[in-house]
Amino acid sequence: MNNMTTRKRKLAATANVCDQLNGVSERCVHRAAHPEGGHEDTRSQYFPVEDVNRARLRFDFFNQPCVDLAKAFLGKFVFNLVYVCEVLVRRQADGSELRGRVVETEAYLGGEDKASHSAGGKRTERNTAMFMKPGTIYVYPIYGIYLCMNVSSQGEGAAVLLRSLEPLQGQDTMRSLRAARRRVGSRALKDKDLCNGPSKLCQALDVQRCFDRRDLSTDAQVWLEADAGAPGTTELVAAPRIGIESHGEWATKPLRFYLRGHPCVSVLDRQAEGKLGPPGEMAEQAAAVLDSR
DNA sequence: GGTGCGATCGCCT
DNA sequence: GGCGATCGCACCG
Repeated sequence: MNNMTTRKRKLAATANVCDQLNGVSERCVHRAAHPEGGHEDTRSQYFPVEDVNRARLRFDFFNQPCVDLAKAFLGKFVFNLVYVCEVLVRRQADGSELRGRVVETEAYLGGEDKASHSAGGKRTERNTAMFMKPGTIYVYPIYGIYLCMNVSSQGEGAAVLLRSLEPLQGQDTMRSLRAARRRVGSRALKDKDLCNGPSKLCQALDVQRCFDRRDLSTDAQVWLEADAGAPGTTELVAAPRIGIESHGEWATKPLRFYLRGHPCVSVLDRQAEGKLGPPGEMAEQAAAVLDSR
């Protein structure tokens, strides 16, 4: 009886959460149905998600300082009751949608941040999107063959790199998209390996170079949603960013953030996690699921 | 599981 | 002309 009461309270609160985040939006109720009209529920196996409300995130969400936005992408509790995570959505030409929950980000502060493409306030044709309004997508090619996706934040030239997602919907399509670059006959990727890296997530969600400078808060093909009601963890690990070793003191600043214990994080930092003390219940549950696979 | 290496090309100096 | 906010694979233990 007490459980029912708690559940009802949670659902009631959920109905208001998305509006709270956006100041009202196109909230909608949905079923956790298979995107291709199929048969199985492909929602997360790590943090099972029940039917909840979703809302597209608008300018007000993106319009916050870079580090705050990098953390906000990883979700939070609202009213100390309902956990809200952020989900990247990609609508394909056939109308089907791919979804992945953000589990790892990096903050690139611009200006003083020597590891940022916009270090020193340097503005070029490539990095123009970093200087555009918060919520603007910055897609750039790296190593000649890959792409990375960022989202501009508050602050001159500041942006957040999306590093890893937990696949929630359209995993089979993601596998196909990822297979294009892999050797024929190689083993199928596990779900947790579909989006565990900045260029992997671009491949898996078919994020293209032409998405550069688009507005996440209005674009028809790619957007961000708040997904309210998902069980989650607030244990964030803050660690040095990846792949910027040559940038002196900025290489060591803890500007990478990820959900502790989440199996889809690209690179674990045991040292940073050690400083947090023993993991909490949610982080341990996730780690246990991973170990069992 | 961890490590080392080659691929490959746009961007900036 | 040099380098990079990466990835996949071979190899080793």
